[in-house]
Amino acid sequence: MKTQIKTYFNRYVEFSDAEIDEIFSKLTLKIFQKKDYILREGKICTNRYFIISGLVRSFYIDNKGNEKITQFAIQNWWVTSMESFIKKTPSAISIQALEKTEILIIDKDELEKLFLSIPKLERLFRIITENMLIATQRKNDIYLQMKSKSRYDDLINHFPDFIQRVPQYMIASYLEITPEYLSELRKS
Amino acid sequence: MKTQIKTYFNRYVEFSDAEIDEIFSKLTLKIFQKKDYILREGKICTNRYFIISGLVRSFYIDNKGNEKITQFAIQNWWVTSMESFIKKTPSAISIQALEKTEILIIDKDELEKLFLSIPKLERLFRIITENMLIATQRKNDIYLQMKSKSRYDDLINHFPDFIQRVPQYMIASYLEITPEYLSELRKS
DNA sequence: TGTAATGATTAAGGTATCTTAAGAAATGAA
DNA sequence: TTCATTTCTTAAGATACCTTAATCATTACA
Repeated sequence: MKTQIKTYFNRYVEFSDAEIDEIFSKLTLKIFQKKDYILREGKICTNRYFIISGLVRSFYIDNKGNEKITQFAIQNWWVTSMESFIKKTPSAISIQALEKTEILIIDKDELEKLFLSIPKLERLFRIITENMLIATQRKNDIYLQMKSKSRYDDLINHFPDFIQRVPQYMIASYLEITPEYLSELRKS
Repeated sequence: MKTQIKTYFNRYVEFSDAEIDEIFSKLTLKIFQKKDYILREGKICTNRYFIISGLVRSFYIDNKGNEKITQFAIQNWWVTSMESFIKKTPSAISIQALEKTEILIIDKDELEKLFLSIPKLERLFRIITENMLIATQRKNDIYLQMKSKSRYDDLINHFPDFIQRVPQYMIASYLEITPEYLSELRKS
């Protein structure tokens, strides 16, 4: 698991073993079972979560009471409620495990201390955030541009295993369509 | 103008005058007239642009040949083609001045050198990127959740002056609807 | 000042997607 | 294995938004 972190970190910035050790000592491993909540709406999110294995979703409840999934995340992805984490406001989203999921947790204060002692870590997080921004922008563009059918095709091309691991109605929620309509689309 | 930069930078991280001077010496001021392109689609974007005054838009051409506006930006906002800047790939978007616009330009290589000599600057950019991510996520959520009418109302509440400074059809493009339909909405 | 170019509105008909409701299929618990 | 719960499908009617095309209003420029 330390290897997994190290490999992942060194993909972007080179860290020494000592630095990895220091960072690793601040991380807490926690195992969530299927349906467990990693973060609940309304709570202030003071952590970043790094997924070692498993699958989680982020979602919020819209004004009609429907769950809207904004993100799925698997191994080697970071999740958090960014707005809550940065602004210390109650989170609009919940994060929930869809399978048994191993997660490394880093606390905001610890992270900021580490940024001061290991500036390269701040660089890593700058880069990670840039990549998240690019991904978010791309999702935006794709979703605004494409019709639902193309979005679905796009999803099964890029993440074929999601279709296996996630119920249809969650896929529909992520694609921003109703399960009924997705069912319709799948026929054609 | 240096004051403007300093005030803006110090909003997030405290810099000494000497640091501001060093950063400022790497910035290039350029004035763009209305309709001038700051960045053209297809070019690799090697800069970040900080708007001192004026108004710009980012947009791309969709597969039907229509311009899709992804962002408006005014004073104290950063713009770039993030994907192109990070990955050194041809930019999918163009950036164009909608009014006479003063812009401070920073080159990618210079910026990375500055990150090494002034780690606090890297912190500033981490924070800026986090804020951009939050804004982008919020735009996503709002746009996926709200009907067009609410999006329009939301826009005129948050940025009433845009309506004055930007033609209707660009507002429509930003809201992801046709100008005809926006016209319809405005009646009610 | 007049004319061309640009931007905004209106209206008719079409399509994508939603809502509701019911039934079918799959999954999980006892 | 059976029953209850969860998930998926089908279909009819409703609505948001688009397309096209014509007209009207405004701005820019010769």
